[in-house]
Amino acid sequence: MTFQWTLKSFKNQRSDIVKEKGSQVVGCKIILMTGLGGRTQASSKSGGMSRIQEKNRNLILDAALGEFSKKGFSGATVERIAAEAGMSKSNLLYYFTSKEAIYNATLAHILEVWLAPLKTLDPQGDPAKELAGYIRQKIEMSAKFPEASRLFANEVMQGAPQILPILQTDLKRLVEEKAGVIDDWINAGKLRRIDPVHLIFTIWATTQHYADFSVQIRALTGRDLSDPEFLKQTEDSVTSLILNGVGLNWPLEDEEQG
Amino acid sequence: MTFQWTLKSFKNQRSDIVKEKGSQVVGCKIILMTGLGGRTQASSKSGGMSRIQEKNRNLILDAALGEFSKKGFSGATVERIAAEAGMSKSNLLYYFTSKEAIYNATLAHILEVWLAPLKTLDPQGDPAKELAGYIRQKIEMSAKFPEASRLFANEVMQGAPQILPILQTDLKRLVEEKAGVIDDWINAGKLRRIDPVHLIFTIWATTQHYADFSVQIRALTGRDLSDPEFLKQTEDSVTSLILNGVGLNWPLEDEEQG
DNA sequence: TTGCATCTTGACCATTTGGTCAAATATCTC
DNA sequence: GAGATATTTGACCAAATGGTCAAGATGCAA
Repeated sequence: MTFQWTLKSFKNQRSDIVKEKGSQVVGCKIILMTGLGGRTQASSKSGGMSRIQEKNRNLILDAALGEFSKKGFSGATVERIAAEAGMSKSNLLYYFTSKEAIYNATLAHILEVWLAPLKTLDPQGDPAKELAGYIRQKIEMSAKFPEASRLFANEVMQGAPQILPILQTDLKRLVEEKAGVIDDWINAGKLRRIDPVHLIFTIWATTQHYADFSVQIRALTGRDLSDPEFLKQTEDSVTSLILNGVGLNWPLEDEEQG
Repeated sequence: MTFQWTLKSFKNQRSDIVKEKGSQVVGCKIILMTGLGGRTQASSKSGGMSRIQEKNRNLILDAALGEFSKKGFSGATVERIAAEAGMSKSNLLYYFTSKEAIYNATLAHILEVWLAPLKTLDPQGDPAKELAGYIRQKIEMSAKFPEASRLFANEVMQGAPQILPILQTDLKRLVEEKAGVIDDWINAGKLRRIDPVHLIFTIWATTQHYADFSVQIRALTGRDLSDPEFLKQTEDSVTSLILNGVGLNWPLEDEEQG
């Protein structure tokens, strides 16, 4: 249940991540296939890619994530990405046909992992535990992958030029499904009546805020999620606020149910 | 208590806005003066500016807000801003010495209004009413000035290159002051013990989310804050979630206290 | 109307930057 | 090790873009 992936090992690990609690794997795969053109074949297993190709593509994607998340699409330059990846611009363009192609590949690279936590929300589970777990996962994501969060935020704020179709289809389906789960909990009297979609938005907003606005948070508090203590504090505050907000007790009284 | 300003009349009205509940006017002015270079003299009253200068500067600032919020600083072009403002690029550069100068002026133009709501949080008031009012104001802002929200978000996400000093000084002071107010409420037993700074962050995050991610929200729900019904729904959901989250009753039982 | 200051613009420039290409250079296969 | 294939790079190009400038147009005060 701990998050140990590093960005370097993103690619190798993410299939495992998705398989955990294997329920929505299909939807997840679909997401990757839809729209974004990068890595037509050999999308997950690096099959058909030479050792050197595999290595360089990963170097590029890592560098690109840093650059795009820091500067946005327009502000990023392929030259800098190439430098960061330790190769010439020409060479980078040997692996990706254009700046936009790098960008799309980077987005695709992330999207899957980024949306994974919501999929783990279990209709059978205890609402308080499930929601608390989801919130914790999302904050953990913001802590470990703030660049991914900012890249995603940037893309959406610019009007989601690349991923709009995915939002409208796959993500929409997923949100509707999980909103249904929450609604069932509500109808079962397990939590206060509240619009589940807004609840999901609130969880997204609060958790991602700490990554996207980390500079502001550091300016105001002197700390950010990279500080373990601040991370815990944030987890507690957000979780207690939201759980109490939906009428659930928090912290959980330790497992007293027989 | 309703928000009727349009962007066109931004400049003329904001002094009034700030004066309402006049407590923090000084801090507010300071904010404008700090750092951002735009409009050295004649900052509020358009004194010393010709009729034509006043008109054109406003045209430019309006156009710039649209362009910068849509494309980010790097993605924006002075040519497009000029076109949108109905003048030639050369002419625009007669009014602002550089792209960066336009950007800073636009930020300054907004910042004051953007931070105003927090200043109205009244230590003497009823906590539930005060917090609900603050949340409502923030959502209203997101509804009326989504571009301003996105501009601000963009700036902060890029590392706040222009406004970092302001965040570290003026905004920090303001947040500390208002966190103190909330803490007093907590110590008076009026609301559940929770970190007030995280509470403020949560309110910012949730309310601004609806502006910054409006494309995603439209993709998922088919609506956004420009729809009055959705606006009301959002206000209710967010307010009830947060107020219940801090242990306050919502909706307010109508004024039963003697 | 005249003369001055303000305003406006097109032509122009320098830089940045995404992308191409042909010529090396390394790697792999036999 | 020869030859084919894959990788790497510097030189180069065209377009986009921020900014300058001199000259012309407009507004305004007397």
